[in-house]
Amino acid sequence: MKIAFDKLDKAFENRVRLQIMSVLSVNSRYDFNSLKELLNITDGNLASHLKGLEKEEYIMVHKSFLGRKPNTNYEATDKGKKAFKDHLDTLEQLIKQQKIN
Amino acid sequence: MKIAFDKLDKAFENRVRLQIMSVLSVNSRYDFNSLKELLNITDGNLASHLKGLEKEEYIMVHKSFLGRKPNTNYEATDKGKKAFKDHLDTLEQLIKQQKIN
DNA sequence: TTATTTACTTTGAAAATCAAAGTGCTTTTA
DNA sequence: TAAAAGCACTTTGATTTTCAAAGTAAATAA
Repeated sequence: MKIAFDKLDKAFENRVRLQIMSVLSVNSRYDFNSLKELLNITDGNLASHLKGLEKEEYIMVHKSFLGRKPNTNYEATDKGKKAFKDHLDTLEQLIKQQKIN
Repeated sequence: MKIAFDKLDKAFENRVRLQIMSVLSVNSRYDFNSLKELLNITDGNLASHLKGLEKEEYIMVHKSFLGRKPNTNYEATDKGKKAFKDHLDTLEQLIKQQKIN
């Protein structure tokens, strides 16, 4: 059996983006600062990875106020959830294949 | 439950190196040209990824002759097999975690 | 009014990735 | 026997990716 490596999504190759998608598929929403603390990266770096996922339409942004403070939340889109699932399914096949041998 | 993303091995982040390790954990040995055809990449590109894995001591090289032609074979080391397994185990945990939610 | 917070954008450097060309050696073909 | 081709690279250089740091704007808190 051959594994379709070409089904692996380049957008999820990077560790940070993999983490973001994991968080956003377990939590329906997650805000910028919590994400930044969780991943322990600079805000600029986080912002650019978020932007990358947004460009692919894998996540979307919700801007609101918590009391008087601005609060930006991120949410995985259906497209993003599907793409992430497909990616993990491919990885799962790969893992299974390895276990047989 | 928290997933240890930091256990993901950077050496296996790249698609080509992931494929190489997959092939070398199913096949005890695989030669340069077959690998090149399988992955459908240029020889220079393959060589540099192989070198990267060799530098980590994840694979080793066997040079021999098939008849009169030189033939270079690659084999995963124990260290490489372990590292690859650990990497896949971490990915598996991530996948499981996603399925619960 | 000065400092701080939030959520960025911009900049630039470093690292990663890749194709293409070059290399040295051998073997096959004309 | 000269030329072409195969093998397994190395080198080069361009492009892309990744990241930290600095800059920004708008608002709030001290």
